[in-house]
Amino acid sequence: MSPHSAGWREVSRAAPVFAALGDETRLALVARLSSDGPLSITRLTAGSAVTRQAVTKHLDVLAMAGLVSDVRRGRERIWELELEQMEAAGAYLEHVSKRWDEALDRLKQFVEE
Amino acid sequence: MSPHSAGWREVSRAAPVFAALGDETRLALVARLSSDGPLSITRLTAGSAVTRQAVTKHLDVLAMAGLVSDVRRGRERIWELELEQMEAAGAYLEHVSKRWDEALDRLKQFVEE
DNA sequence: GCGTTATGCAACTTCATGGTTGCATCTTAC
DNA sequence: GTAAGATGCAACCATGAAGTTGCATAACGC
Repeated sequence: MSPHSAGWREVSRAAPVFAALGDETRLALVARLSSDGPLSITRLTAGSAVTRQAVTKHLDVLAMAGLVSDVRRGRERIWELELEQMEAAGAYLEHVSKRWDEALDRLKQFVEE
Repeated sequence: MSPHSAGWREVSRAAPVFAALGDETRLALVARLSSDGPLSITRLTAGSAVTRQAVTKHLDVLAMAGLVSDVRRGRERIWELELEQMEAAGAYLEHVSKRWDEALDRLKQFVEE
């Protein structure tokens, strides 16, 4: 696809979301939140293999992609999932799959003619 | 999540797929294939911003993640999408979303009691 | 056979990412 | 008000990923 054709914007929006999910530590954080609900940085760190600082960085990356958001509660910072972007990513995958099927249909049609 | 709790294997399977999709160039290749059908490396390179070698590397990454596969046809190598992994990724996203909703329900229940 | 086209291989550069440690700051609980 | 707990900030290191260039090889077309 050329950088100027239709669909480019979709790609450049979806990529950062997938990139954010494409790290085991981050995906584990997402999994942890999804099963246990909103959690503080310290609680997320306990149960992760890495440092609190590393967890903080990963949460920042997820936040940049719009996958999580945080709320201050006293001295702690509570993180929770933000499903919008995840649903958008899922929709994108479905879209790609559907177009692929159509492309194969066109190809089959072409071969048969 | 601890590295030994349930769900860890899912995470370590899903992460590489998302990682493969988390690059604009690669996602553009996927988009191109999905709209135009199976294509050779040269054809994929025309319409991409980068070198043929770069495209080849990206296709290799996508192949490692099980997202594409190739077939030789004479002197060219034809690449096509492999939807299985993409559908698995979509299913994973749905799973996470569902568990998050349930976690919020439990939380609400807990607060009300 | 020979030029052209399509791809493969390898070395190399650059830069972002994941991770760490050390110290500062801010809340909260007594 | 003071100690302990939760987080913020910054410097630093190591590795891998993305991209390039240059050359080698293999398959067509005529």
